[in-house]
Amino acid sequence: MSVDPSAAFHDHDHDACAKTALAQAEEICAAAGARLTPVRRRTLEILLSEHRALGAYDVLEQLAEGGFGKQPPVAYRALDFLVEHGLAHRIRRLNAFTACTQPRDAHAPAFLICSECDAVAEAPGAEVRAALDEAAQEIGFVVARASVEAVGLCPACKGDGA
Amino acid sequence: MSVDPSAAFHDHDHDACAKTALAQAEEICAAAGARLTPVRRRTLEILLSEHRALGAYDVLEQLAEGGFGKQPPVAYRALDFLVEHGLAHRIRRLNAFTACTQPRDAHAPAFLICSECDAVAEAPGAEVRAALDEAAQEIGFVVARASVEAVGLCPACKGDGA
DNA sequence: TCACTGTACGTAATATCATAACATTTGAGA
DNA sequence: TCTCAAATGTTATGATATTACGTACAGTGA
Repeated sequence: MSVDPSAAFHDHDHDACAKTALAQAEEICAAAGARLTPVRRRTLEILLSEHRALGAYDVLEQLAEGGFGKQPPVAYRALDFLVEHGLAHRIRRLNAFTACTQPRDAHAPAFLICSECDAVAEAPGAEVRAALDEAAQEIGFVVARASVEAVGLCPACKGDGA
Repeated sequence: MSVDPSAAFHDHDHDACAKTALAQAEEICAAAGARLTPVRRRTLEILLSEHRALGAYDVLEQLAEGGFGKQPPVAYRALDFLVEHGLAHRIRRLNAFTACTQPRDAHAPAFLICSECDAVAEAPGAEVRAALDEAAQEIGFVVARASVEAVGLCPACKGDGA
């Protein structure tokens, strides 16, 4: 299951894209013996509804509209669960979260954040990670987890992606 | 002027290391027509006093001890100034700031954060950045600014750096 | 010298993001 | 059914960051 990493930046059948991701999430949770409960599922749906990063409080608000709890921990717990299971990512630069567009692929994503339209895409980051590992190794540092986040212009916003 | 990027992770003449950085900062500001005022200078000294990232409120506290203002904007403004002029970096993963160990070199630093001792080193990130640019280019994204941050173990903490 | 101007600094108030602690509910298995 | 652990909910608070506004001060030109 390989997804076009630039989907976030151009028109696509987003309903299908979200539906696929949800179905994958079900499978992944089942395989891991984890429970994709209603709040968690709904949280993922909310994230999937846009290729943007949403703040925890944005998510919370939408959860509350759906009858779930109104307090921050409700959102943070669900988001933490999703991140833990690789179904979402935390974008530190934005203090926000985004659905993972290629769950199950063990991946080292590099996030590309468009400063114009706020879209966030997950680029394949294997090469980046390899370069990072090498740079670290040269000074004897062992990388456990890395976050690579770039701000710039997406194809559409820089004008040649239409 | 090339500095051992792993200095953060082992013993070195830290006084000299900080003094050099301050002297460079003076020059850089002079060249840019920017004013390294007392608060800004003191803020840089505070950051330079350790190879760790300090939170804005930590910095603020130390500034206040030195007779400067006690309100958050005092620290944030000075820190923003330093970041803008390449004299410090913001570590998003830690919501914190660290002095730049190689100002003036136009560099694309990759930050290595030791999860044991909290030291932060700036590894040369040119290769990493190149890999990122390439990955981005493949989907038509143009990177303006990137942050590469890794958490892991420094040589000393993983046991072979003593 | 003096008014003007822009930058920097100080403070109050508030917005935004995140977690600790504890009570209650739910669901799977003994 | 009973029990335990996981999940959910709430209150309260902590940590990080910004807006808005007033004051001081250095440099410039009349």
